[in-house]
Amino acid sequence: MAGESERTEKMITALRKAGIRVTRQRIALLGVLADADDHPDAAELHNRAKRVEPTVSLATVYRTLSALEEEGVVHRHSFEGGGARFETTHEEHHDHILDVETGQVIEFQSDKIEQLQDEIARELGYEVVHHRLELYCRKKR
Amino acid sequence: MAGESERTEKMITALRKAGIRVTRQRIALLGVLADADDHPDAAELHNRAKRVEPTVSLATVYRTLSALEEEGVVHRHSFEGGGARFETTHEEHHDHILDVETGQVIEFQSDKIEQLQDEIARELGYEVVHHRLELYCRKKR
DNA sequence: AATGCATATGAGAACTATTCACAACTGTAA
DNA sequence: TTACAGTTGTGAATAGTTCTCATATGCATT
Repeated sequence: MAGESERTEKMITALRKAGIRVTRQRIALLGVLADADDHPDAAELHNRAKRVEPTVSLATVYRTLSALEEEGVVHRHSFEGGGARFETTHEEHHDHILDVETGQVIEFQSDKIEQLQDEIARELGYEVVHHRLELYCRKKR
Repeated sequence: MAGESERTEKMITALRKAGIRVTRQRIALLGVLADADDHPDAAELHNRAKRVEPTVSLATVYRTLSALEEEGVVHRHSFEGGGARFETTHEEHHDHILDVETGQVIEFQSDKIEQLQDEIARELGYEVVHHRLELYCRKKR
């Protein structure tokens, strides 16, 4: 229990509260997740975690990510092309712009769009459980 | 060349113009696509097409769908859970509501949301190439 | 510190959706 | 009718993810 970041501590607490055991492998993955400010996929998280704790297997990465997702600590995104990518849940909800040339991911947030979505659903007799909004973009020159 | 629907004829013309051969298997698939008003996946399209032309293979279904997609005749969607689902391109662009309980797909269209998307992208120095907007909803009671 | 046991682990098999390779077949233009 | 490039079905290959199972380990209880 040495120098875990505050963010990591928070995740550990979340796990313990959910009755999920805090193992070496999970601590490694949590640290890596807390440090990531991109949106890495499972293989990339596995690589990063192995540097901290060489015994983590890819299966454990997937298992832990699924558990964290269920606890609401992590979000899973399935952007076009390639596999799922992950990010730690942070305060405000947001959607994503994907640079189709570089693959870069940019976050944005629009209350107006969210409102319009709710309105549209309501008019059709539905309520929005969750949504997915991705803008595949090219840099303007 | 007997009773193909108008819609199917249109697709056949599109194929011929693109130099893509019009085979028995493709005619079967085109007919099935023209008739579908749901959003079937490749396996389902394969099943339906086999009733018309038993020799169609799943590989040909995928190959033809990709060709049609390239010609802009068909759209491919990757909704949450399960594989890609397809629909024939019709006049106006639209997005989708997915009933999380029944799996039903409902189409909707909002100029306002489209506009806001463009605005957001523009402010960040991007232009939208294409987007994906899906509302996962539950029926209100 | 030692114990007990439910949970987690790594390795590799299994699964799902999709694409590929290849030899045989077939539209289509001449 | 011919000729050949495009298309076919089959089965193997791929990619991403989940599962199985025997072993290992966190942690609540002593």
